[in-house]
Order: sequence, then structure tokens, then C-alpha cells
Amino acid sequence: MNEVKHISFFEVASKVLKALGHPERLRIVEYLQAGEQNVGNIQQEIGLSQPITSQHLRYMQRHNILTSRREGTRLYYFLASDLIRKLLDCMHSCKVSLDSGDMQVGDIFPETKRSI
Amino acid sequence: MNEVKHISFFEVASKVLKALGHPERLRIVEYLQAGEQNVGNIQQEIGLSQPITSQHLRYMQRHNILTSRREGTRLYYFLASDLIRKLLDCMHSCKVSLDSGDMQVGDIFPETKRSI
DNA sequence: GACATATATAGTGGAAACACTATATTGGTG
DNA sequence: CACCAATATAGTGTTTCCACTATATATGTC
Repeated sequence: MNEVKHISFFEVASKVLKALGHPERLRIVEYLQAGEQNVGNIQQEIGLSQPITSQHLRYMQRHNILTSRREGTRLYYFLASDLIRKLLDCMHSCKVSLDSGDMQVGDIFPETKRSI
Repeated sequence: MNEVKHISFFEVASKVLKALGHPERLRIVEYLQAGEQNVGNIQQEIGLSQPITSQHLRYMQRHNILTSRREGTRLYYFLASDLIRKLLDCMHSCKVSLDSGDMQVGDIFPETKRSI
């Protein structure tokens, strides 16, 4: 048997986008751009409870955003693929555009202003 | 009064990503990259029912992905901001990388193969 | 105003996401 | 094996998403 599911770019991309579509997960993933980190560090950096942190990490692993590697009692998570890295690069350049004032958050979300 | 909500880049970006995290919505938005289209055309192009098409469009309008313009009995939808356009450009270059073989879908979703 | 066309909205049921509390598992060390 | 630290999972209630059917609204034309 060994059935292989065929999947279009839109399915691939939308799954990734959806999995990144949560502010804390986006923070985590941006943090991991600099390199792998264990759960404790991620939790502390982002400021979430332990179970929530673990849930988000597992969720992203299930959705092929992250992979993990065990080292003794610690679990290190890291970005799973070049597509993810590429997407994050893009997000970053969007962020830069926003920060430089080329774009305005108000263009995107009226009645809001940027903080940080 | 006139309270202004402050919102971080992560909130802005994650909302956009989440709203794009659906294969049909991604198809719609890619279709609209070429320019505005009315609901009927979008429906026919993507192959969805009329209410579903309208729902997705309204959803994306609520999430500041799209804007609309009425012309007689027709409603034309179009991309709402440069951030969206920039993100789509990025998705497109990711797609190109996938197609050119620099990246593999298998890297992202094991047990799958690309179609189209 | 009657009617047709284009589009939106309401209602509904099921699935998934989310945040939270409590508990379990895994690996290391004495 | 007992115990500790790190992490995962189960259970729960709430909210949001999603697809679908049926109905409503808006605009243009006669």
C-alpha cells in the first residue's frame, strides 16, 4: 500500500500560515530563528506558563514548523525547514518596512497604533 | 474617549497569517493579486458555492486582508494593504523555490508529495 | 411596484483552537 | 529504588472556525 497523499502548494502554505497565526507562537518561532532552545528557556523568554508553552511547541511540531532533539532531561526545539526560515525572513522584512514607516499598521488595522 | 488600541507587530502579523491560513482563502488572495474581482468571478475561479465564497471574502475583509468597492449590483474585492502584497510576494517566491526543487514539500510535510 | 440578478446574512451542527488546572512521564542522581 | 527537575498529557469549558441550507437585502430594469 504505502499511500502517498498529494497536496498542493496552497494546502502546504495555508497549514503553515495557520500554525504561525498566533502571537505567542510567532514570538517563539522568531526567538528560535537565532538557534535551538530548550523548553525552559523558551518559556522564560516568552513569559508563558509551562503547559501552554509545551502545548504551543507540540502544536508547531505536529504542524511541521518545529522539530525537537532531546539532550538528557531537556528538549531542544528548532525550526523544521527552509520554507519556515524563508517565511520568517519575509515577516522580518515586513516588520522592518513597518518600523521604517514605509507601511503603517493603520493601513492594516484601523483604530490601532503600533507598540514595540 | 476615542481609545486607541496598542498592538504589537506579533499581533498584527499573526492575525494576518491566521486569516490567510486556509487553502481557499489563499487561492482567492492569490487570484486577487492580479487585480480586483467581483464575487461571481472569484466564485467561478475558485470553484466554491456562493455563500462560502461570500463568507471567506467577508472574513478576510473583517481581518483587513481585503477591501471592497461596489459597482452597481456587483461587489469588487481587492487586496487591502502593502503588507498583504508583500507577504504574497514572499509566498510566491517560496512557491518558486519549491517548484525549482531548492526545497522539498517532503521537508515540510513528510508522507506527502506535491501536486500542481 | 414587480421582477431578476448579485451578494450577504441567519441558523445550525460539528470540529478545532485556546487557556487553564491537575496529573503523568521521562531522565538523571543519590 | 527514591527523589528531583524538565516536559508532556489529560480533562474541561469557552470560543472560533467551517461547511451547509435557507432566507434576506440591495441594485438595476421594465
